[in-house]
Amino acid sequence: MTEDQHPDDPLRLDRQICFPLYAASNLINRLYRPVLSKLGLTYPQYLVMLALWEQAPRTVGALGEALYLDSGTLTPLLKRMEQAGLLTRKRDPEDERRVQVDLTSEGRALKAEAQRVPETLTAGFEGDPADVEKLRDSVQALVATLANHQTR
Amino acid sequence: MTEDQHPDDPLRLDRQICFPLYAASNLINRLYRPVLSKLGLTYPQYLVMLALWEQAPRTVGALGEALYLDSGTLTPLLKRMEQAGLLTRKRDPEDERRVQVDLTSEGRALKAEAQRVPETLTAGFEGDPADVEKLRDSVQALVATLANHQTR
DNA sequence: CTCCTTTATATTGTGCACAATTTAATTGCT
DNA sequence: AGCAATTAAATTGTGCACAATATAAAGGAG
Repeated sequence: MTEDQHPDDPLRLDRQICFPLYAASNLINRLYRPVLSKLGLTYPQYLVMLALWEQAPRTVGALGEALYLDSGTLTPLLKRMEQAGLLTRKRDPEDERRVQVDLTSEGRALKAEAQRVPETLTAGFEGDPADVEKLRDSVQALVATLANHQTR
Repeated sequence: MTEDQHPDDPLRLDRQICFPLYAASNLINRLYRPVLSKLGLTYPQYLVMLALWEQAPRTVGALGEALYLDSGTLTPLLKRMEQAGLLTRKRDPEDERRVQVDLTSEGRALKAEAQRVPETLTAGFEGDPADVEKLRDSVQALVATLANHQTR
C-alpha cells in the first residue's frame, strides 16, 4: 500500500540533508575499497595515512582532531596498521599519557604507490572538476559548522 | 617533523572530496544519535522508518535500493526492529524468495513522535535554509552519479 | 607531599557496512 | 518434466564508529 505522499512532509526521505550525505559516504567507501585494498588499506586507514603523510609523528589525539574520530575508533585501527608495518606507536617520554604515531619507512614508501588514487577515483564522479571543488568546499563548511557544535 | 606541504599535492587531506563527506556523515550520525535514541532508533533504523512511512510494505530488496544498502546490512537491522515491535517480516506467498517488510501499528504511530526530528536537527546546521537545500541537491546529484556507476 | 581534578589513551559492548558465500525459490531452456 | 541459470535473502567474518567506562599519568591546591 502506497501512502499519500504530502510534498511538504518534513519526514520525506528526499527532503533530508542527512540521507544523501550518509549514502554518498557509503557509496564512496564502496568505490575506494577495491582500489585501496591493492595497497592493503581500508578507507579509514587511508585517511590516517593521508594525515600522517602531511605530518608525522602525531599523537592519537591530534589524529583524532584531524579526522574527527576518537581513541575508541583509532586505537584498534592504529594497532592493525602497526601490525601491517605501516606505522609505530610509542608512548611519549615527555608525557607518558600520550602515544606518538609515526610512519615507518614502509609507510612513507606507500605514498608513491598512492599518488594515482585520487585521479583514479574522481574519474568516477563524472562532473565538471570545478563543480566537484565547489561541492567539496560546501561540505567542508558544513563539517566545520557541525564540528563547532560538538565539543566532544 | 612537519613535512613540506606542496599546495598541489593530490594527497592533501583538504583536497579530497571523499573526506568531508565521510566526516559529515559521522558528525551527523553523532548529532542524531541522542535525539533518535529517545525514539528507540539508531540512525540507519530511522532511515528505514522514513522509507516505510513513505511506502509499506516493501521487500528487503526495495528497501535496499532506496537506501543503497544490501541484505547483509539490512537483514540483522530489520530483525532488531522486528524485535522492537516496529515492523513485521513475512515471506511473500507469491514468491517465497522475497520478504515483505511492513509497519506495525506501533511503527506507524512512531511517525507522530518523529515529526519534530528534522527541525530539531537542521537547527544545528546554522545556515541559510536555501544554502542547505542547494547543498542537499548537489550531494543528491553526486549520489545519483555514484549509484549509476555501481551496479552491485 | 597528598589528595583531587583533569587529560590521554585503552577497553568493552552494540550496531552497522561490506565482500564473499550459502540457501532456497523461480525462471528459462529444451 | 528436467535441470542449469538466475534471483532474493540470509549467513559469516572483518573492520569500523561510538557511548560508556576504565586506567593511568600529569597538574594543581593546600
